[in-house]
Amino acid sequence: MNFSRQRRKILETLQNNVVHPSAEYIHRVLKEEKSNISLATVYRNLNQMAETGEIKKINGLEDSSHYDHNTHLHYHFFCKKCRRIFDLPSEISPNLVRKAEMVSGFKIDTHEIVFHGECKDCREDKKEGELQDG
Amino acid sequence: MNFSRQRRKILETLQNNVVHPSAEYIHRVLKEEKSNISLATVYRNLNQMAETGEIKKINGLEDSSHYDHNTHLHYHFFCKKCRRIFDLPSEISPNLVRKAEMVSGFKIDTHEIVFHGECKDCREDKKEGELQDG
DNA sequence: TATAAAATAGTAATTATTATCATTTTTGAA
DNA sequence: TTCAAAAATGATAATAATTACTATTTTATA
Repeated sequence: MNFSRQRRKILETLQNNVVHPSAEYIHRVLKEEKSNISLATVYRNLNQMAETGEIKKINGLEDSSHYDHNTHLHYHFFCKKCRRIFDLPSEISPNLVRKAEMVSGFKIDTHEIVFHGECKDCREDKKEGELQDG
Repeated sequence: MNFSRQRRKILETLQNNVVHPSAEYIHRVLKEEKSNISLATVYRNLNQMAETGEIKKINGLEDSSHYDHNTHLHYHFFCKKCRRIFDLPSEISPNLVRKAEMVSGFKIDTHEIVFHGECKDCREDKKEGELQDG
Protein backbone atom coordinates (compact mmCIF):
# COMPACT_ATOMS: atom_id res chain seq x y z
CA MET A 1 0.00 0.00 0.00
CA ASN A 2 1.63 3.21 -1.20
CA PHE A 3 1.56 6.44 0.72
CA SER A 4 -0.31 8.91 -1.43
CA ARG A 5 -0.99 12.57 -0.70
CA GLN A 6 -4.70 11.79 -0.84
CA ARG A 7 -4.53 8.99 1.70
CA ARG A 8 -2.55 11.17 4.08
CA LYS A 9 -5.14 13.94 3.79
CA ILE A 10 -8.03 11.57 4.35
CA LEU A 11 -6.46 10.05 7.45
CA GLU A 12 -5.58 13.50 8.78
CA THR A 13 -9.14 14.68 8.32
CA LEU A 14 -10.46 11.63 10.13
CA GLN A 15 -8.03 12.15 12.99
CA ASN A 16 -8.77 15.85 13.36
CA ASN A 17 -12.49 15.27 13.65
CA VAL A 18 -14.23 14.05 16.75
CA VAL A 19 -17.41 13.44 14.82
CA HIS A 20 -16.97 9.90 13.49
CA PRO A 21 -17.49 11.14 9.96
CA SER A 22 -18.95 9.40 6.94
CA ALA A 23 -17.06 9.15 3.65
CA GLU A 24 -19.26 11.87 2.23
CA TYR A 25 -18.48 14.18 5.19
CA ILE A 26 -14.73 13.74 4.79
CA HIS A 27 -15.06 14.41 1.10
CA ARG A 28 -16.99 17.61 1.81
CA VAL A 29 -14.42 18.85 4.36
CA LEU A 30 -11.54 18.20 1.97
CA LYS A 31 -13.36 20.01 -0.81
CA GLU A 32 -13.87 23.03 1.45
CA GLU A 33 -10.17 23.24 2.14
CA LYS A 34 -9.44 23.08 -1.57
CA SER A 35 -8.10 19.54 -1.51
CA ASN A 36 -10.01 18.26 -4.47
CA ILE A 37 -9.99 14.55 -3.84
CA SER A 38 -12.46 12.30 -5.58
CA LEU A 39 -15.25 10.75 -3.55
CA ALA A 40 -14.28 7.35 -4.92
CA THR A 41 -10.76 7.87 -3.58
CA VAL A 42 -12.16 8.70 -0.16
CA TYR A 43 -14.22 5.52 -0.12
CA ARG A 44 -11.37 3.43 -1.49
CA ASN A 45 -8.88 4.64 1.10
CA LEU A 46 -11.20 4.51 4.09
CA ASN A 47 -12.15 0.95 3.28
CA GLN A 48 -8.56 -0.08 2.67
CA MET A 49 -7.44 1.40 5.95
CA ALA A 50 -10.34 -0.27 7.73
CA GLU A 51 -9.30 -3.53 6.10
CA THR A 52 -5.74 -3.28 7.42
CA GLY A 53 -7.01 -2.21 10.82
CA GLU A 54 -5.49 1.25 10.68
CA ILE A 55 -8.94 2.73 11.28
CA LYS A 56 -12.37 1.32 12.09
CA LYS A 57 -15.59 1.24 10.13
CA ILE A 58 -18.80 1.74 12.09
CA ASN A 59 -21.98 0.13 10.79
CA GLY A 60 -25.54 0.06 12.01
CA LEU A 61 -25.73 3.74 12.88
CA GLU A 62 -27.55 5.56 10.14
CA ASP A 63 -28.01 4.92 6.45
CA SER A 64 -24.33 5.27 5.76
CA SER A 65 -21.15 3.86 7.24
CA HIS A 66 -19.02 6.03 9.47
CA TYR A 67 -15.33 5.81 10.31
CA ASP A 68 -13.34 6.05 13.51
CA HIS A 69 -9.65 6.79 14.01
CA ASN A 70 -9.81 5.20 17.44
CA THR A 71 -9.06 1.53 16.96
CA HIS A 72 -9.25 0.55 20.60
CA LEU A 73 -12.28 -1.48 21.64
CA HIS A 74 -15.16 0.82 22.46
CA TYR A 75 -18.82 1.26 21.61
CA HIS A 76 -21.03 3.92 20.06
CA PHE A 77 -24.09 5.92 20.91
CA PHE A 78 -26.18 7.68 18.29
CA CYS A 79 -28.35 10.61 19.41
CA LYS A 80 -31.67 10.65 17.60
CA LYS A 81 -32.03 14.38 18.17
CA CYS A 82 -28.72 15.94 17.14
CA ARG A 83 -27.56 12.89 15.15
CA ARG A 84 -24.13 13.01 16.77
CA ILE A 85 -22.15 9.88 17.53
CA PHE A 86 -20.51 9.41 20.94
CA ASP A 87 -18.05 6.90 22.33
CA LEU A 88 -18.77 4.57 25.20
CA PRO A 89 -16.03 2.62 26.97
CA SER A 90 -15.76 -1.12 26.52
CA GLU A 91 -15.77 -1.54 30.29
CA ILE A 92 -19.56 -1.36 30.31
CA SER A 93 -19.53 -4.94 29.08
CA PRO A 94 -16.62 -6.92 30.48
CA ASN A 95 -15.71 -10.29 28.95
CA LEU A 96 -18.42 -9.93 26.35
CA VAL A 97 -16.61 -11.84 23.62
CA ARG A 98 -15.52 -14.62 25.93
CA LYS A 99 -19.08 -15.10 27.15
CA ALA A 100 -20.53 -14.98 23.66
CA GLU A 101 -18.04 -17.57 22.45
CA MET A 102 -18.76 -19.72 25.46
CA VAL A 103 -22.53 -19.88 25.07
CA SER A 104 -22.41 -20.26 21.29
CA GLY A 105 -19.32 -22.23 20.39
CA PHE A 106 -18.65 -19.69 17.66
CA LYS A 107 -15.31 -18.03 16.91
CA ILE A 108 -15.79 -14.28 17.20
CA ASP A 109 -13.50 -11.95 15.24
CA THR A 110 -15.18 -8.58 15.72
CA HIS A 111 -18.24 -7.12 17.33
CA GLU A 112 -19.90 -3.80 17.77
CA ILE A 113 -22.51 -2.28 20.03
CA VAL A 114 -24.66 0.62 18.93
CA PHE A 115 -26.95 2.43 21.33
CA HIS A 116 -29.71 4.77 20.22
CA GLY A 117 -31.28 7.43 22.36
CA GLU A 118 -30.98 11.02 23.46
CA CYS A 119 -27.68 12.55 24.51
CA LYS A 120 -27.05 14.65 27.59
CA ASP A 121 -27.09 17.98 25.76
CA CYS A 122 -30.38 17.27 24.04
CA ARG A 123 -31.99 16.11 27.28
CA GLU A 124 -30.94 19.31 29.00
CA ASP A 125 -32.21 21.42 26.12
CA LYS A 126 -35.54 19.67 26.47
CA LYS A 127 -35.65 20.30 30.22
CA GLU A 128 -35.08 24.01 29.70
CA GLY A 129 -37.83 24.01 27.09
CA GLU A 130 -40.22 22.36 29.49
CA LEU A 131 -39.47 24.89 32.18
CA GLN A 132 -40.08 27.77 29.83
CA ASP A 133 -43.30 26.29 28.56
CA GLY A 134 -44.68 25.25 31.97
CA MET B 1 -53.05 0.52 10.66
CA ASN B 2 -55.36 -1.73 8.67
CA PHE B 3 -54.99 -5.45 8.45
CA SER B 4 -54.28 -6.27 4.84
CA ARG B 5 -53.81 -9.70 3.29
CA GLN B 6 -50.34 -8.62 2.26
CA ARG B 7 -49.25 -7.57 5.74
CA ARG B 8 -50.52 -10.85 7.18
CA LYS B 9 -48.57 -12.81 4.59
CA ILE B 10 -45.39 -10.85 5.23
CA LEU B 11 -45.59 -11.31 8.99
CA GLU B 12 -46.36 -15.01 8.53
CA THR B 13 -43.35 -15.46 6.30
CA LEU B 14 -41.13 -13.72 8.82
CA GLN B 15 -42.46 -15.88 11.64
CA ASN B 16 -42.08 -19.13 9.74
CA ASN B 17 -38.46 -18.48 8.94
CA VAL B 18 -35.60 -18.93 11.33
CA VAL B 19 -33.23 -17.10 9.03
CA HIS B 20 -33.71 -13.45 10.00
CA PRO B 21 -34.61 -12.58 6.42
CA SER B 22 -34.11 -9.39 4.47
CA ALA B 23 -36.98 -7.65 2.71
CA GLU B 24 -35.76 -9.01 -0.59
CA TYR B 25 -35.72 -12.56 0.79
CA ILE B 26 -39.28 -12.33 2.06
CA HIS B 27 -40.34 -10.94 -1.29
CA ARG B 28 -38.71 -13.86 -3.08
CA VAL B 29 -40.34 -16.46 -0.82
CA LEU B 30 -43.75 -14.89 -1.31
CA LYS B 31 -43.26 -14.83 -5.05
CA GLU B 32 -42.35 -18.52 -5.05
CA GLU B 33 -45.57 -19.40 -3.28
CA LYS B 34 -47.55 -17.38 -5.82
CA SER B 35 -48.34 -14.51 -3.46
CA ASN B 36 -47.46 -11.72 -5.80
CA ILE B 37 -46.80 -8.90 -3.39
CA SER B 38 -44.84 -5.87 -4.46
CA LEU B 39 -41.34 -5.38 -3.07
CA ALA B 40 -42.32 -1.85 -2.03
CA THR B 41 -45.18 -3.30 -0.01
CA VAL B 42 -42.80 -5.68 1.72
CA TYR B 43 -40.49 -2.83 2.69
CA ARG B 44 -43.37 -0.58 3.73
CA ASN B 45 -44.91 -3.18 5.98
CA LEU B 46 -41.72 -4.45 7.56
CA ASN B 47 -40.69 -0.92 8.44
CA GLN B 48 -44.11 -0.04 9.77
CA MET B 49 -44.19 -3.12 11.96
CA ALA B 50 -40.68 -2.39 13.18
CA GLU B 51 -41.85 1.13 13.98
CA THR B 52 -44.72 -0.10 16.13
CA GLY B 53 -42.49 -2.69 17.79
CA GLU B 54 -44.36 -5.68 16.39
CA ILE B 55 -41.11 -6.93 14.87
CA LYS B 56 -37.46 -5.87 15.01
CA LYS B 57 -35.15 -4.48 12.37
CA ILE B 58 -31.53 -5.64 12.48
CA ASN B 59 -28.86 -3.30 11.16
CA GLY B 60 -25.11 -3.55 10.88
CA LEU B 61 -25.06 -7.10 9.57
CA GLU B 62 -24.53 -7.05 5.83
CA ASP B 63 -25.32 -4.52 3.18
CA SER B 64 -29.02 -4.79 3.77
CA SER B 65 -31.31 -4.67 6.78
CA HIS B 66 -32.74 -7.87 8.15
CA TYR B 67 -35.84 -8.47 10.23
CA ASP B 68 -36.63 -10.52 13.31
CA HIS B 69 -39.97 -11.74 14.62
CA ASN B 70 -38.44 -12.19 18.06
CA THR B 71 -38.87 -8.89 19.86
CA HIS B 72 -37.31 -9.99 23.12
CA LEU B 73 -33.90 -8.53 23.91
CA HIS B 74 -31.20 -10.62 22.32
CA TYR B 75 -28.15 -10.19 20.12
CA HIS B 76 -26.93 -11.41 16.76
CA PHE B 77 -24.01 -13.24 15.27
CA PHE B 78 -23.17 -13.17 11.58
CA CYS B 79 -21.09 -16.01 10.15
CA LYS B 80 -18.66 -14.78 7.52
CA LYS B 81 -18.52 -18.20 5.92
CA CYS B 82 -22.12 -19.34 5.51
CA ARG B 83 -23.58 -15.85 5.95
CA ARG B 84 -26.22 -17.12 8.37
CA ILE B 85 -27.43 -15.06 11.30
CA PHE B 86 -27.70 -16.60 14.77
CA ASP B 87 -29.21 -15.42 18.04
CA LEU B 88 -27.26 -14.86 21.22
CA PRO B 89 -28.97 -14.42 24.59
CA SER B 90 -28.98 -11.04 26.27
CA GLU B 91 -27.58 -12.65 29.41
CA ILE B 92 -24.08 -12.42 27.98
CA SER B 93 -24.15 -8.75 28.91
CA PRO B 94 -26.15 -8.10 32.07
CA ASN B 95 -27.18 -4.55 32.96
CA LEU B 96 -25.63 -3.22 29.78
CA VAL B 97 -28.10 -0.38 29.30
CA ARG B 98 -27.99 0.67 32.92
CA LYS B 99 -24.21 0.82 32.86
CA ALA B 100 -24.12 2.68 29.56
CA GLU B 101 -26.61 5.25 30.87
CA MET B 102 -24.62 5.59 34.07
CA VAL B 103 -21.26 6.31 32.48
CA SER B 104 -22.68 8.60 29.80
CA GLY B 105 -25.68 10.39 31.22
CA PHE B 106 -27.54 9.59 28.02
CA LYS B 107 -31.07 8.22 27.79
CA ILE B 108 -30.91 4.95 25.89
CA ASP B 109 -33.97 3.73 23.97
CA THR B 110 -32.60 0.81 22.00
CA HIS B 111 -29.33 -0.94 21.38
CA GLU B 112 -27.97 -3.80 19.39
CA ILE B 113 -24.92 -5.99 19.43
CA VAL B 114 -23.63 -7.64 16.30
CA PHE B 115 -20.83 -10.20 16.39
CA HIS B 116 -18.92 -11.34 13.31
CA GLY B 117 -16.99 -14.54 13.04
CA GLU B 118 -17.25 -18.18 12.14
CA CYS B 119 -20.09 -20.37 13.34
CA LYS B 120 -19.78 -23.83 14.87
CA ASP B 121 -20.77 -25.70 11.72
CA CYS B 122 -18.24 -23.88 9.57
CA ARG B 123 -15.48 -24.41 12.12
CA GLU B 124 -16.20 -28.13 12.17
CA ASP B 125 -16.25 -28.31 8.38
CA LYS B 126 -12.85 -26.68 8.35
CA LYS B 127 -11.48 -29.17 10.90
CA GLU B 128 -12.62 -32.09 8.77
CA GLY B 129 -10.99 -30.48 5.75
CA GLU B 130 -7.73 -30.13 7.63
CA LEU B 131 -7.80 -33.77 8.66
CA GLN B 132 -8.40 -34.93 5.12
CA ASP B 133 -5.66 -32.74 3.74
CA GLY B 134 -3.07 -33.54 6.39
C1' DT C 1 -74.08 -0.22 1.34
C1' DA C 2 -71.49 4.15 0.98
C1' DT C 3 -67.57 6.48 2.14
C1' DA C 4 -63.33 7.93 4.11
C1' DA C 5 -58.94 6.19 5.40
C1' DA C 6 -55.44 3.15 4.51
C1' DA C 7 -52.97 0.12 1.61
C1' DT C 8 -51.34 -1.74 -2.81
C1' DA C 9 -48.78 -2.36 -7.26
C1' DG C 10 -45.68 -0.83 -10.30
C1' DT C 11 -42.36 2.08 -11.33
C1' DA C 12 -39.44 6.18 -10.97
C1' DA C 13 -36.25 8.35 -8.10
C1' DT C 14 -32.78 8.61 -4.60
C1' DT C 15 -28.81 7.35 -1.88
C1' DA C 16 -24.80 4.97 -0.74
C1' DT C 17 -21.34 2.50 -2.55
C1' DT C 18 -18.46 -0.05 -5.87
C1' DA C 19 -16.51 -0.92 -10.53
C1' DT C 20 -14.12 0.58 -14.54
C1' DC C 21 -10.38 2.41 -16.88
C1' DA C 22 -7.40 5.77 -18.90
C1' DT C 23 -4.03 8.63 -16.69
C1' DT C 24 -0.88 9.92 -13.00
C1' DT C 25 1.95 9.05 -8.98
C1' DT C 26 4.86 6.41 -6.09
C1' DT C 27 8.49 3.26 -5.16
C1' DG C 28 12.64 0.74 -5.49
C1' DA C 29 16.27 -1.05 -8.17
C1' DA C 30 19.82 -0.21 -11.72
C1' DT D 1 18.97 10.25 -11.24
C1' DT D 2 16.33 7.36 -14.28
C1' DC D 3 13.04 4.14 -15.36
C1' DA D 4 9.75 0.40 -15.18
C1' DA D 5 6.35 -1.90 -12.44
C1' DA D 6 2.97 -1.46 -9.06
C1' DA D 7 -0.26 1.23 -6.95
C1' DA D 8 -3.34 5.00 -6.79
C1' DT D 9 -6.23 8.63 -8.71
C1' DG D 10 -10.22 11.04 -10.90
C1' DA D 11 -14.25 10.95 -13.32
C1' DT D 12 -17.96 8.63 -14.29
C1' DA D 13 -20.82 4.52 -15.06
C1' DA D 14 -23.00 0.88 -12.74
C1' DT D 15 -25.17 -1.44 -8.97
C1' DA D 16 -27.81 -2.32 -4.85
C1' DA D 17 -30.87 -1.08 -1.35
C1' DT D 18 -34.43 1.62 -0.27
C1' DT D 19 -37.94 5.25 -0.61
C1' DA D 20 -41.20 8.26 -3.16
C1' DC D 21 -45.00 8.73 -6.14
C1' DT D 22 -49.56 7.98 -7.79
C1' DA D 23 -53.49 5.93 -9.80
C1' DT D 24 -56.20 2.15 -8.22
C1' DT D 25 -57.97 -1.12 -4.85
C1' DT D 26 -59.11 -2.70 -0.29
C1' DT D 27 -60.58 -2.25 4.43
C1' DA D 28 -63.21 -0.69 8.30
C1' DT D 29 -67.30 1.34 9.76
C1' DA D 30 -71.20 4.88 10.16
